[in-house]
Amino acid sequence: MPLKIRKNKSPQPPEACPLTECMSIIGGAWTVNVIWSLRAGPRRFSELRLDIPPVSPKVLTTRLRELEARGVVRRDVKPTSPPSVEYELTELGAELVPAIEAIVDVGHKLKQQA
Amino acid sequence: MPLKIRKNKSPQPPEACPLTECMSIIGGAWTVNVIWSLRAGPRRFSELRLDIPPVSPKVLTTRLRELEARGVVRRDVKPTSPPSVEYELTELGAELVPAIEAIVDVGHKLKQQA
DNA sequence: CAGCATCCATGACGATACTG
DNA sequence: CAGTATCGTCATGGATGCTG
Repeated sequence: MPLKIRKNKSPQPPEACPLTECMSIIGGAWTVNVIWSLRAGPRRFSELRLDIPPVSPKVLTTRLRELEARGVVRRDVKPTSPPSVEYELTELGAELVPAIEAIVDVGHKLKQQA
Repeated sequence: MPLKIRKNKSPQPPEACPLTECMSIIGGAWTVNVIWSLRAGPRRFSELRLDIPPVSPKVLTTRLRELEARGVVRRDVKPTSPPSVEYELTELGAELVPAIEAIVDVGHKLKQQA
């Protein structure tokens, strides 16, 4: 099951809510899974698919494009045949990893005491 | 505009994906905004509505109930008239704040260099 | 004040098939 | 291999109105 942060469609302009806007970085389905898979180093498109079996190529592409546009991941096309594309976290993207880890950590604690 | 982490509706059982499951703590629309509003101390239902104008009472209730069930927030009913209910972060819930801050921080940096 | 009950609309996601 | 193209669906949230 994917995990996505849905954007609030309030009548107010989005700029009015920097918190929401920043959090939307990780808001797409499978986004955190992608970041998670990339935390140990570069991965290719098909490797990511293996890491996250339920994600469809369409959605994976969408997420990768978003993250690339945001500056979270870097896309590296090797001009080989067959084509090969590597994705890796940027420096800033890597900073998201500990934050996600922290949330997951709290999640585990919550489960244990629940 | 709300911000929600959408659950992956994969065919696999959710337990198969602890990452996704943990992240879903902050997955509801306006969830992070609620945690954010509570970070400085207890707030009442109507105060939260003022902090997050676009949220409807229905959704706010839903989020608070979820967070309460998860152990992230504590609900405190004062037996007064008119009724008054305070919400506050639990100790574990408070641990989410720095993690969210970290993500927001990265978000800002990404915007600046973009 | 602090909710709950309804109804409805939206759009993100899932599945499938095809291509340079 | 690494995507793109289509299409359908359903979960999730918005709006409104009512109540203890």
